[in-house]
Amino acid sequence: MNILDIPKAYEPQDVEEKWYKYWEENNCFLPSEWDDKPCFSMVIPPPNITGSLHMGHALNNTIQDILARWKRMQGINVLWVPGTDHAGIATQNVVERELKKQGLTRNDLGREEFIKRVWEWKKQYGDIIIHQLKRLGSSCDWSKTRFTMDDGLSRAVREVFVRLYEEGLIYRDNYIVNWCPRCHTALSDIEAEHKDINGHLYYLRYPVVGADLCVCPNALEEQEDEIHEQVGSTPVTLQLQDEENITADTTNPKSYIVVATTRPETMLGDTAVAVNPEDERYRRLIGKYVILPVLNRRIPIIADSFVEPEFGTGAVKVTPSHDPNDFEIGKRHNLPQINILNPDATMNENAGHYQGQDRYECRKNLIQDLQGQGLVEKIEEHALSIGHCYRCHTIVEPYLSPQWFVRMNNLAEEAIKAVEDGRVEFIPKSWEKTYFEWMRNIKDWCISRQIWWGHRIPVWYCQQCGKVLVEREDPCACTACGGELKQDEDVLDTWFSSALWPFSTLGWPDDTPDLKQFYPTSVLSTGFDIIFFWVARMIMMGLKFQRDIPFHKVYIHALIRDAEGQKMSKSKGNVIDPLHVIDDYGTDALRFTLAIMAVQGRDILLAEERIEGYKHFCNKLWNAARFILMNLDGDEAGEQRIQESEFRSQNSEYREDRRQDARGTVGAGSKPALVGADSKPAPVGADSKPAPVGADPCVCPDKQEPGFLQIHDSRFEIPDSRCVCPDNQKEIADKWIVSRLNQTIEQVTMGLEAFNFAEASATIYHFVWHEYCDWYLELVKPRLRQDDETKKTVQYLLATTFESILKLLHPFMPFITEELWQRLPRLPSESTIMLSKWPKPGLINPKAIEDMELVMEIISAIRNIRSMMNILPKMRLPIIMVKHSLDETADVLKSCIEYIKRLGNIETIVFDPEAEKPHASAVAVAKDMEIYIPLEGLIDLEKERLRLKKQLEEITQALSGVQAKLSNPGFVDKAPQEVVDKAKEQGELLEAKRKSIEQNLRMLEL
RNA sequence: GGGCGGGUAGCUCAGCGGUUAGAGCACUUGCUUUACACGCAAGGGGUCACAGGUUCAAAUCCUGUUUCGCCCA
Repeated sequence: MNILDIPKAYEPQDVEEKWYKYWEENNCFLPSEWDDKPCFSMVIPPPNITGSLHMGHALNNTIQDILARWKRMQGINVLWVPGTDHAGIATQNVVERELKKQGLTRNDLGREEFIKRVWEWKKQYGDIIIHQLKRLGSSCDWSKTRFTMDDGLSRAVREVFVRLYEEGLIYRDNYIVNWCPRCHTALSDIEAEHKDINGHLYYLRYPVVGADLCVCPNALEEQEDEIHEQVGSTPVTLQLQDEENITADTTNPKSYIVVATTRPETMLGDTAVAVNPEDERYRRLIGKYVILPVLNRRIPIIADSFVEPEFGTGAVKVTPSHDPNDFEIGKRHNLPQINILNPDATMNENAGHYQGQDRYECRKNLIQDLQGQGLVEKIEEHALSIGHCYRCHTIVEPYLSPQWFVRMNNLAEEAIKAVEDGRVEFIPKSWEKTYFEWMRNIKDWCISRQIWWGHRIPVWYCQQCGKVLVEREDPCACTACGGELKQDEDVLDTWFSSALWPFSTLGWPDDTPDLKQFYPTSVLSTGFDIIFFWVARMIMMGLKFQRDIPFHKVYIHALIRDAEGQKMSKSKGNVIDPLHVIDDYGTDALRFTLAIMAVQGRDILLAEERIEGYKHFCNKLWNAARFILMNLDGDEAGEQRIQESEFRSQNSEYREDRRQDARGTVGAGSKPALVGADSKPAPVGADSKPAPVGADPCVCPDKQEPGFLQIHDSRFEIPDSRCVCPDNQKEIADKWIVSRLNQTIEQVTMGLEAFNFAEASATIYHFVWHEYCDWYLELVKPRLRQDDETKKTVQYLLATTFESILKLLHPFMPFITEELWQRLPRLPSESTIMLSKWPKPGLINPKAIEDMELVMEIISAIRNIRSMMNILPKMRLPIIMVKHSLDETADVLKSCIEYIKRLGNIETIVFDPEAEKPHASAVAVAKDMEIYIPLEGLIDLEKERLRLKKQLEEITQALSGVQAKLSNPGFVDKAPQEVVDKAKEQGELLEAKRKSIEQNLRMLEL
């Protein structure tokens, strides 16, 4: 392929599809079958089959893919298991909605037919999100894709249920649960999201039987006054209507007791009124009765220390069937439980003449009726927090019903220990607090759901003898009497199966090789919002059934919000669709944006401009590659730097073998191909002609030879492998860029190890753009037009350094890096960058870095002067003069004279320790040097004066800071020696600079 | 009510004891420089929320205030 065919700008579309297909077809995502290799495994947080890819998925899967690709390149055996979650309530809702369009309900179809329809829906739409993950570049082992309702996982669920039941950890009980009247099912405590709403506090009067016994002490009256005062001028006290139906003597406060409630309609289910036993105001009423208005039921006044005397009136109505606290009080006092609601939250037959009314309609009517009877003392505005269904946002109703529960105490205890002793580590660590907080206050987990889509509870009831069977295999008849069986109608909470995900996906309950090799998994990456729902439960279940933690590390990623900090939601219309972003900017730009913004413990505010910015970065990289390829003279450079027979590192052997594992095709002794500068996918490990040998510009005869390898990149460490450039062929810029590359390799690797994706990506970004492109590529240009030897050294350095850059970027930007890497001349034993070797940092030459920094400082200073004096870039300055006091620094400059000439656009540079500043010249000061730039006819003296003044100001300010430090005896005595030395050195440097600028400034003012 | 996290450039964020506090975007000026205008060069812009304290040294640690957000009750 001709280099000139490379488009001028990066066009992601074709590239992405091509390489993803290539990776998949060549089984690059599969782990090796070996079990003695170090392993790295992850299970994907299974997305809902109802969902489509949103930014949260994009972030989380980018993070996981970065880890997977990086580890794979380190030669580690990586397994990333994908899959989906059946999402019981959500999926059932979706299918029911579909049915509704046809005028049908699930009851019209019947359970069996309805489930069939859900499976059909799943077949059609359930894998959409999986395909979307592929566009993101996710390198999951798709051959292991699982679904929480597939046979294997269903078997795991059944096994777990039966075992827990047999151990007495699962039980069935009548209990107050959060009931969603729209989804018609119970929800666990955490599925009820509490939201603040503005409600009312209703003060109701319950007439006391035998009013003469009623005492309403002053304390209560005083408190009432307080309430009125607090409410101020806006008490919402409704007017009494007619007084005909009043059954209590409203003129006599002693004839009734006032209870406060936020849900007045529940009074229809009241079976007591409770007061605190210590409450003097009510002490004499305990044991008496009140008449429940409307229903005229006689109910007792009881004492229970749960009642807070300070809340409301200090007397509360007790509705054991419709409030969790009242339920407990009811149990303590043996109160009857009266259910007043139907499952759809309409009033049932126990609600008297309100039967059939919706709960809120009933509330309205009831209050009106009570007001009619003078039984409403007052109504206050009251902010309260109410549970809403996390799926449909309907207000949930506490509802008494028979449900299945998992006993949590012991399971939680073990799971707490696992985090306490560090077997499971949260990153960032602060989330462990959240985890502990919940786990230490955990309540039993309600696992039954009154829906049809899900794992049906494996419990059968004998219709004849009433025996309860809990079975792994569906039974046909009662084991005791042979009677007919009926299976429990309920299904399990979806999270019940998700809790088993890390081991059920690996084949549990069978003892599979996968389980042996990959459990516990290495990392779980997820959002903080499901620490309770999922993470905690996985830890409990893993410890219980695998007797080991499910993962070593939990990486909690940030939540993505829009640029204004709002949570993205369809209803707000502020959603940024990752697929649109991919269409507009490319996958790599999106991934890089997410990675660089993925700072720990912070929300990510995503604005589209950011993504655009990183698309520009892709383009920068693309053009750097174009430049390099244009200057490599086609295939030649690649061929010359590769000697196939010598390049068989351990790593590449491993690659060979893993491919054989995966496909069993590559024959022993087949020679890997040398692939030239063409980006057409070649089959992995395919045969082709061996690489030509020789024509190496810098063949290393003996890697031990002194003078070699003083600076080198990671590739040269591979035994017997590489040609290297002898140091005498390298310039300072070469040594500098290789050193900086090595530092970058180190930092990126360390960043990834610490899950610091932002730092890792920012480091490589800065290196590529602002060092490699801005400086190195510019500095190298003249040498590419010189003699063959020089040119080949540069070509070699360009090719090797750029390859390392591509590798460092690959986990973040898989597509563009593969495309460019394939175009570069490369190692024949590596046929995809995905499976190439992650760079290792080589030696770093601090002197080269220091020298280059001085050179860059001087070039910048010259450019600054040029710019200030409005000297056009294309205008070449005839001469500059360098006055120096140290030979050392002058030597550095002399060796870099071409750099300064080129990037400063200067004809001649003269070194002279005795130089005198020419008339009408500008000056730059660096280290011990003054650099004079004669600008006869060009200089604006006023501008030069201002320029120097500003510099002087900056330096003086810095200097005074340093001097203050040094003149502080405390600092000199107590600070570490190196800090003091550094300050001294800096002080001297600044002082010299100040003097020299001052002097030049004086000359200008003369 | 309890807990957690945040307030650093116009915006979004790094930095979390030791150079003159950084980046991206935005802004200003100049530039068709044979990789790139999705670019190059130069530049402007900050009492690091506030008040105390610890320290030789605080954006960074501690205390308090204020303010924003989240979680739990």
